[in-house]
Amino acid sequence: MALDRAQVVDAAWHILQTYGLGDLSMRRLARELGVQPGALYWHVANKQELLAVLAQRMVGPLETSSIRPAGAAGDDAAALLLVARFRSLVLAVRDGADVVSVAHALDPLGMQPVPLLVTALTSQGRSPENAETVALTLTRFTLGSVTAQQTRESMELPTATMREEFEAGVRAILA
Amino acid sequence: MALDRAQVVDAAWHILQTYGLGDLSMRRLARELGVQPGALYWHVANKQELLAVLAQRMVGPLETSSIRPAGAAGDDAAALLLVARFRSLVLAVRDGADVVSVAHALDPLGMQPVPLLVTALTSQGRSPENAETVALTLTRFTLGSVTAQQTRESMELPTATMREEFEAGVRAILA
DNA sequence: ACCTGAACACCGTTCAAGT
DNA sequence: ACCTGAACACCGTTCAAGT
Repeated sequence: MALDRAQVVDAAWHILQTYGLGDLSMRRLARELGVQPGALYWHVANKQELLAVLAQRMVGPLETSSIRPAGAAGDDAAALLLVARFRSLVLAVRDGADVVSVAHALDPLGMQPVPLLVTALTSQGRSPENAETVALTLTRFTLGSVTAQQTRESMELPTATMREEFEAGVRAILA
Repeated sequence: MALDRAQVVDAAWHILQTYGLGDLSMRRLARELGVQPGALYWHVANKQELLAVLAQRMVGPLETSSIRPAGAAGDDAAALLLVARFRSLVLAVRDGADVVSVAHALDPLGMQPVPLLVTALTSQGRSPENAETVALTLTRFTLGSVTAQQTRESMELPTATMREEFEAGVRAILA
């Protein structure tokens, strides 16, 4: 019953969701799994690789259940829905924006929600160039917004207006 | 010739610019100043306060030299210039976006460039509500973009397209 | 008023050696 | 193949005691 990679990732996921990035250390993770810190390095290359896997897990749900809203041509409802779901998924994990921001930076056009947004926007009649611009803009704005919100949450400051500010921003970008 | 707060901040500023946030530790800072780590806590409350001061220093130049471009009414040239200068200032300091993002989260409407943008946008005929939305959207998009770029720079990955992506995003938001 | 010395409770990563 | 033990080079913060 030796440790395997899935157990390491699952335990890391649990710590991240429950206690946040500040508590997700390799030493804490090892303690939780009942092994020495060095043992983890048999299963993952380093902490950065582990965080990349967690980022993938956060945005994974976007790829399934792509309920295409039957909107009129020229209607950006699909993109609007995608970016709202992306925000929800990242917001639901403590310090999620920090983790996903690194993954996005490493692979801007490959990491979700960018490719799904590009597809949604081109099928609505936008040029590939414009779709890519808007997809990157929406993604980076969303990460900037959620970073701000989660920073405030970690300090127990109010965030009541931030959802509306996000939605108004998305409308401005898609306008 | 006792140490004072200005010397602490200046030394921190130097380390941040030269080596980045990963090297800006209280212990490293103390070593550079030739004191014990505990001595710093006479001059600053904690590391977070120090980073807030550094964020202010980064965006400080925005407030002077507000060369108002004599554009036609309805022209967003002033906002465009402001956000471009904001990006340059943050981009010029290693990990600048991480530091400024926290300061923005703590005081979204008070931290620059937001108040300057609101002024520029309202004087161009936008409503206060719309000006605030656009100012926050531009600021959070810029922080998201620079975070991505500086993450790539720290890993020595190419960033050739990122300036154009930023400018296209700004145009989409102001459109 | 300002700083040292020393401690407390931690980090990520490596690697010889064990099983 | 997988893990331990032990080390290396670090963290932020506190606080009695010194000057």
